[in-house]
This record gives sequence, structure tokens and C-alpha cells, in this order.
Amino acid sequence: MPFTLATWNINSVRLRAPLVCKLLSEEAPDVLCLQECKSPVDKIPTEDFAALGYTHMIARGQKGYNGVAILSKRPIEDVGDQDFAALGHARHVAGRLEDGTVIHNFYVPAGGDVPDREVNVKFGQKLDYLTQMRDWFHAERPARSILVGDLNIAPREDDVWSHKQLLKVVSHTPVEVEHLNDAMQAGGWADVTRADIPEGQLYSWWSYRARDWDAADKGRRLDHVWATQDIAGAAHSSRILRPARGWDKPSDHAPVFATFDL
DNA sequence: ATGGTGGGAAACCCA
Repeated sequence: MPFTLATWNINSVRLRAPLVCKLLSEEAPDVLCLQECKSPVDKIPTEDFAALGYTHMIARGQKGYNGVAILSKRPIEDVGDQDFAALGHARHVAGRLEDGTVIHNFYVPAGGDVPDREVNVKFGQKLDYLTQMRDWFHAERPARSILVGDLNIAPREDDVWSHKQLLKVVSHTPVEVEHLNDAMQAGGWADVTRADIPEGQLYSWWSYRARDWDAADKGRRLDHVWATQDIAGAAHSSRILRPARGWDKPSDHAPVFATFDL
């Protein structure tokens, strides 16, 4: 059975519940992973999603910040969360579908403005988070697993509007890219989106601060879909729903999709 | 070099 999954940094699941419903109605992924829900779990409008067939949800939340959720048409078992770098933030949750496929949903720390851990604690926390991700996946050796989320790093030159101009900008610095690639390698993860779409500029985020985000098109690919090698070959039809960035009162991120024939 | 726009909380944090 083909299985379609999407990941979307929603930037407040309560404010943008209508946009989540629009996406679920129009695109009907089997599973939707959300980040930056900015809501305690018990205040997520689950009834709105259940009415569209998404009767299963696993989530982690806190008041005002962070928060991750997995909405599913199929039963999904909560298999826990990790608190890398001991931040006490709701940045990860994992679930297992009935066919055994495990889905990890991550919201990696953004890392602040200055890419130097000596002067910016948040940048150090971001690197530590990625290092602990690496160590955990090295120990776990995940199989039949999918990892999605807002990883807050655009690793490739063609994942940003200007490689040269972003080399010292948090999200595209060489040290962050190295940490991300180490975590990826440790878990045996493959970049599904780039395996599917190997050529050309690809973005999933455009700043709110641009006068005209679409015309300026100064985007970054911060949102990712990875899979372990054993199932990466089953993935196809990856896409980024750019029009969602232009919806009314949008998130600054667009949803990223992939389909797996499992 | 700077400030531009958002969300949530509570009178400032975070992205």
C-alpha cells in the first residue's frame, strides 16, 4: 500500500488549525507531522482533525513554544520522545504504525543569530542537540524508519538562495552542516527529498520579513524527510507544497511530502 | 550595519 507522509512547521497549531484542515482535505496524506505547535497537547484542536479522518494523534507540547505532533489516519503507537541536550523542550516524538514503520518527528533548535557557541548559548545547544542525535542513532541503529521535521539546517548549496551569502548565517554554516551530516550518517539515514529531486534549488521556508517572499524567493530548505536505507528505495513523488506559503495568514514554512510503497 | 514580520505570553521571549 502506498503511504504518503507530509511534514510542516505550522507556527501555532491553534491559530492555523484551518490551514491544517485545508491541507488534510486537499492533499490527504496518511500522516502529517507538525512542528512548532506552540500548544499544550490537551489544547490541540484534535476534533477538527478527527472530523477529516485523522482520528489518531501522538504529540508533545508545552505552553507557548516548540511542540510536535503526528496526525494519522491509521493507528499509531506512541514509542516515546528524546530530550537531546537536556533542554526540557518538546522537540521530538516517535510513533510506530501497525506495519512496524517508525516515524520520528523532530524540531531541532534554531540556534539563535550568532554562529559562535562562545558568545551564543543557543548555537552551542543546537550543535549539542545534533551531537546527541548522532550518538543516539549510532546506538539505536534504526531500521524501517522515517525521520522528518524542521531540522533548521539547509545542508546543500542548492538548499539556499545564496550559498556564499549564507555561509556565516545560522542554518547554513559549515559546522552545522557537518553536525547534521554526522547525525544522518550515524543512523544510516538517506535524504529522501534529495534522492527524489537531486537537481536545482529547493526551499521549504521563506522569511516573514521579506516584502514579497515569492518574488524575492530568498528561501532555505530547512524541512526534511529522511528514511533508513532499507526503505529509502521505496520512496518516490517527493514535493514541496510551495503554494501553502501563500495561503491566508500562512506559516513561514511550506509542507514537504513523500510517498513510500511499503 | 540594520531592520524588516510573525506567534504567544504577559508586559518580553522566540523564530
